[in-house]
Amino acid sequence: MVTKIDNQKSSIATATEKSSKRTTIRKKLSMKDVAEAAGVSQPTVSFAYNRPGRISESQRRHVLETAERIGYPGPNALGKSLRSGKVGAIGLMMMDRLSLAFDDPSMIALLKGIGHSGLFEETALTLFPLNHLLTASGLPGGTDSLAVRGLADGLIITTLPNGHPIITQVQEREIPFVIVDAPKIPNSSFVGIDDYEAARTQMRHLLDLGHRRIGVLVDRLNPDGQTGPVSRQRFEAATEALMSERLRGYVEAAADAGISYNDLKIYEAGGLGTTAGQAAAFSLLNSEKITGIVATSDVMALGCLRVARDFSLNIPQDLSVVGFDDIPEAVSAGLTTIQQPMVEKGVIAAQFLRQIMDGKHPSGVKLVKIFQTHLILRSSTRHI
Amino acid sequence: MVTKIDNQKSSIATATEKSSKRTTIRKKLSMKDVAEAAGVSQPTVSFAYNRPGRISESQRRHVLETAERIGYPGPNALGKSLRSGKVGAIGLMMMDRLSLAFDDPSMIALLKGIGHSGLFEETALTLFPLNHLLTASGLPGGTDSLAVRGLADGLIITTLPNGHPIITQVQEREIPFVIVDAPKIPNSSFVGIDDYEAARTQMRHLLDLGHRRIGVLVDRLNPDGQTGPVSRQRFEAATEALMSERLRGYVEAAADAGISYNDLKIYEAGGLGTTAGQAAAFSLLNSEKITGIVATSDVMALGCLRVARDFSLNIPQDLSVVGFDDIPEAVSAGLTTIQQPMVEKGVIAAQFLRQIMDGKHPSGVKLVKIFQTHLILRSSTRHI
DNA sequence: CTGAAAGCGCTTACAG
DNA sequence: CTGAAAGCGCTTACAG
Repeated sequence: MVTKIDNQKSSIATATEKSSKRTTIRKKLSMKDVAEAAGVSQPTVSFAYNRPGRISESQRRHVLETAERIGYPGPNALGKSLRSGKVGAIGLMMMDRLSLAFDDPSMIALLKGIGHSGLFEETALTLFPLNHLLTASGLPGGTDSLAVRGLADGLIITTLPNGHPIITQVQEREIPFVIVDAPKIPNSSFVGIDDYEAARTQMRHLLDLGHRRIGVLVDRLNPDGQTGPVSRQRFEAATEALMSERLRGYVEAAADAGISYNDLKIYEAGGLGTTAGQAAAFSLLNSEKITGIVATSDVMALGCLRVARDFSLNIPQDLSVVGFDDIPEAVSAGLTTIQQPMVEKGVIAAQFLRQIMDGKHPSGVKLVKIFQTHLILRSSTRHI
Repeated sequence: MVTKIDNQKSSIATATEKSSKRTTIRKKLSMKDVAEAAGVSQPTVSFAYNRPGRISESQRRHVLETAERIGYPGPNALGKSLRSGKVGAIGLMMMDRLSLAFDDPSMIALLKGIGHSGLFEETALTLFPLNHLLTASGLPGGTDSLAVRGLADGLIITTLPNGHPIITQVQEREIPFVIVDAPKIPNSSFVGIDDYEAARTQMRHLLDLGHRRIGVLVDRLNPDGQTGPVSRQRFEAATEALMSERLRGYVEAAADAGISYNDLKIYEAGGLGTTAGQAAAFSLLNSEKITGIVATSDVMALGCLRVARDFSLNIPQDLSVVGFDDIPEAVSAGLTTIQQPMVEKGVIAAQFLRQIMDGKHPSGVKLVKIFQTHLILRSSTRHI
């Protein structure tokens, strides 16, 4: 039987009778089966795998050969974990759905860093996306995560909103963890930057260039999907620590230059993607007369450059734009931006986690690393 | 106590006495503890979570409230899995170490696709890197993977070398799986392209433009780390199915034009990274008089463009280069290349896996999707 | 060095 | 609708 399932070269084919029969009969092998086949006790099989010194070398070889012969793939990780408390996997916990995680250059860079650390080469890495539904209490939900249910020996947690209940659960479970960027929790190991200061620098750059009518593009202040102009109330109630810190930097730097909150035109994109960024940039440019824009991410800033072209605005003659992150695309786009070491954050987070998991520090000691950031001048900003 | 751990703003700080004491005393909570606190049996607690209809609504609420009150985070995934056989996670199994996976644009695109499918939003996604050590038998090792030990309910397997023993183990364990790109295994669900035909097209393009002295840059034919010119013997013994298929396409297309194997200058980079690619391009350009290069990936091709600049070669006047993949950077680099739908591969792989895991197909039925590829003409190739 | 028992935290039959 | 028992596959004490 061959059934077309679409109009390209695609088909459903039936396997041979033989192979499907074979798989139906076989049962899942356990240490008990190996023990039986080798004529030893089940714990002896366990020792053959995990305690080479505990049994004689000949016995050990006999057991392992028997295991190979009958097709036993080695100790089941679940049984092992349940008893020993260790899984052999670490987790990365993030707010967004899986579908967005890999569109976010920061997330990719973080993953790269964890990989480059070389500390978890033998370890599986599990991605735990949290849903961002709001609970009745107004706080984000998503407490129902496998991450706190024994599926990871340690966690790297990144950009969760303030007050997310999962953090408490992780702490209660005593799962070793390191937070990257947000939220900032007292007495937790943490890797990040000074978002407030970096944002001040970003805003000050435009102010120093003489800009006074400035727009602000912010990714997201709260995972409720809201978009549009940001009221002072919404700003103050923001749960996304990272973005709210940056926004605070903009607002205070502007205030120092005599520009009030309402004079800043602050627009929230409601998401991290290019699409959301472009929509917000469109609203901003469409409704406000501005000469400069600061964005809380390069993705937003690059979306803004694209929209500016649609408005026939020349960059930087008609509009100056400053980004945040310095992702690879920022270079070719000539974007002036704040550089932060995203890959290195991953490396250090992995190192911290490794140290904590290895019990190198008393439980009360927390590791903290704050990276420096730099303003990178390119061609998207100029004197007004 | 505050100890500097480096010369930036980094420190180790001690948590409050109170919090460290609290955590030392508390024990890990299980259903037994909830049952005790709620005055019900342990299975009743289980039913409260998993079988809402099995107990009365008031009982259920009482149990869940008690659980929340004492800080129980919900059923432990390990105990649950051990009994039920389901984990709640799918796995992505790949050959390379974690450190390389996120440097590979194809891998990122595949992950994006899995995410974009929207089918595993509630599921954890575990990355299982396999080590690429060779065993005594000359076959790649890395059989000691958690992937076959119960840590994933289903697997997406990508670009493993032919004959990798883990595939047999996955089949023996009857873990649902879909293979992306390689290896091609009889009767397995598969998502890929026709690598042989795509490579023929790539080579034919240079031939049609009049090139006769052609170099070939191949990522890796065998995970043994070897680099340099590729003998016919090594070509024929290649275990990396993807690359060997492409190479076969080059060799046969060249033969059709009267160019022998030895007239082609074939260089193996030994890895997937930019560094390996640049080194191979350097050797190739340094030792051979050629007018055109085909590469088995855009990463190789882009590395080649960079090296060509160091040799003061103008592209395409002095050298034509054709890539493979059409990664985002290929666009800005003006690279002529073979386009393949990498994100879509991930989407379809996820769909296939979901269907297989849901038992929508009898076990003998395999799903297959072969995507079409296209030659994209840009500015890196021209008539000789 | 080896074996038999206990138990990790659950769910699934099996009785009531 | 509810409870008590069995067992998923292991490792870790505890005896010999």
